[in-house]
Amino acid sequence: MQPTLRDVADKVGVSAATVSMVLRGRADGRASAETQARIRDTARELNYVSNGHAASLRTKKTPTVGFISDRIATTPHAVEIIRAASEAARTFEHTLLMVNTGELPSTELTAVRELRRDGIESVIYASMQHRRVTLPEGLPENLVIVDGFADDHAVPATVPDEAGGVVAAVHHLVDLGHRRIGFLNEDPARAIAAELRLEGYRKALEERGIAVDPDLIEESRNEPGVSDAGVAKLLERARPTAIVCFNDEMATGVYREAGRRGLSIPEDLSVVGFDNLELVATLVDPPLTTVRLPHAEMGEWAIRMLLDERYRDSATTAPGPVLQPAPLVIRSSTGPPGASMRP
Amino acid sequence: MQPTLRDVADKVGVSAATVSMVLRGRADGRASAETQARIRDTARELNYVSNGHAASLRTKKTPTVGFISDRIATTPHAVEIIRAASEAARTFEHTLLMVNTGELPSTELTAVRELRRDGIESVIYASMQHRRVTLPEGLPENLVIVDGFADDHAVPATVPDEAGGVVAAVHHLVDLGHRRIGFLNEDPARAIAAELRLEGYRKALEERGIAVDPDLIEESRNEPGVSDAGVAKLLERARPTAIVCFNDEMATGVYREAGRRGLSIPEDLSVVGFDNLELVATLVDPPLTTVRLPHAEMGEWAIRMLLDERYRDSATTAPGPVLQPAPLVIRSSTGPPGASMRP
DNA sequence: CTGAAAGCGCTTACAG
DNA sequence: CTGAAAGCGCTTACAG
Repeated sequence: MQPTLRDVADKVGVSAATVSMVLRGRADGRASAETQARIRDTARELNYVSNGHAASLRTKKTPTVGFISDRIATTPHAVEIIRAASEAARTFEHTLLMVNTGELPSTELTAVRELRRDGIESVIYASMQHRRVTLPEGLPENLVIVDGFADDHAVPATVPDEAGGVVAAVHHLVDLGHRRIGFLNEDPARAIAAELRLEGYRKALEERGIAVDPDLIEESRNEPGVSDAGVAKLLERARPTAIVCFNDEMATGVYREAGRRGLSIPEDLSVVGFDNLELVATLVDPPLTTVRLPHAEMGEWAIRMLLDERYRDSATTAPGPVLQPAPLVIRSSTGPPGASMRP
Repeated sequence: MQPTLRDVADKVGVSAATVSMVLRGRADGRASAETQARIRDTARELNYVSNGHAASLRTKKTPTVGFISDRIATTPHAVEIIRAASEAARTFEHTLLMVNTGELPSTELTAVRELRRDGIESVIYASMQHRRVTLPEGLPENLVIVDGFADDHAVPATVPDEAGGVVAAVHHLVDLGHRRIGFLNEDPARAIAAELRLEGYRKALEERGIAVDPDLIEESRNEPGVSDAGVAKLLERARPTAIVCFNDEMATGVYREAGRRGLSIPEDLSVVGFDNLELVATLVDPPLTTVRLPHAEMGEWAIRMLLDERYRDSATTAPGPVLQPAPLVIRSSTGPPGASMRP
């Protein structure tokens, strides 16, 4: 049997009230320093742990944050969100209760019921992909969206700065001397990120005074292991010296096509990915320069918004989701253009 | 304010006891079918959800399984364990409380306290890698280890059938006609799996009546993006027609080295990986034949052992961890030997 | 300053 | 068959 507050109180010879206050550090006037020490010692000695259910029942609070995700928790990409969020939660002495919905409305309902059953009042709704999110009914007030945003923008949300990531990539290439920089995109109809990243591409070129050549923008089907018409077209028609890709998988497609044509990377062609999937980016040859998605930053932001009042209050009131910087990770797939032609 | 049992009882005009029994399906003799229906309707109407803390406090049970992991939850490889475990848990109307310890003894202690605080009586201890595990003190009796085993084998545990996976791979290659099959291993001192997989390699060859040639066994440093002496040596000295690798990353190293030497896969060299990292295995060209780690199966096994008494009782009492089959996933990196020499 | 008491919302053994 | 009562282990407002 687990020892209870009473057990500690009896052993020390004080009331349960006193033990409770002392152990929770709210013993303002209560108990001499000496008694306090004895209480703490006895608790340790008996290996006492407060019963969370009793405490929560009484206070109607629970130190846990709900983490609802469509599929995120089961998606390797975004595991960092979880890691960062649970670490941040620990800072506030909170715990993460994870519920996966698999995007099924029925499981969304059970998820909400589970949270209500446990009296959870703070919830992170995490999407596995930057997208417009339709929240299930019945979620608590203290709510935050990660890697997505609500239809009506009524819920605080954070997303990666997709455009900014591409801007960094393009500037990097321009600074290396590139002028003909291709952009290999996902179908913008299929991903909000595609639209935003393309915007970043345009903006970055304009900022550097380079005209946008439509021939340099191509879409890829992004199917692994399959030769890709988009890449071929881009390479043949527009003859870029560098290509920025919508994601790392596409970048491997470019590697493959470059190999077929006898182009070496980065001597004949610089390549930049997006996502920084470690497994892919460090495994390809040469290792891939790519934009890192700020998963950890988003997870930490979410917890602070939920649990740190001062942080929440000081948070920007600008409309729309908070942008988290997506930094460029420079590896070896980018270099000065035409390097192989030099001696 | 959330409605309570009393609210439902008052509205229907019965006692809280009756409502409780009816809602939990334990209304043996209690209440006519009609009253039962009215109770259920009213509960729905009021959007009543039972207070889990009150219930747990009273019954001293909680429908949640603790999931402690050294780092697993934050490791893309093994996310499947979690997905499968939480789905299986849902079947038993249980929820998963995940705690990451980061392998720090101090956080292991807090983890155990958290579980005790919540009155959790069933725990999965998940390792991120097949290994001998030292369990923290104070874990509950109903305990199970995934992808590892206890020092003294006193706790039920499950691990992948590492040897069996390699046996399947080697048999597949022999059946294709290969006789000179190389094995590129991790340092056995660094991973239990390495030892077991090597055993599988030897066993499979013997089963097919092929002598084990020590020249065909090599160790790789397994550093991504780096040319690898082990691979080169294996290729030069032993001239295998096929290579089985300790993992998928190493397989990409073989791809790279093969490319340098002008060997095509699978025509000149068949390659088999291990782990089935989808991202890697489907992205390389040609897509990689590899052995799948039974993460989902292990996660499900864990939950059934913990929550399904009949399953537990019928479980084998053989010593050592339960082996989960690691099936071969055949893609395009394996084929008959010498295919490129044929017309 | 400290203890006794009430009460959070359930479940269950028991009395009627 | 059903309701009233007790009690799970806390926390807190209150009386002394």
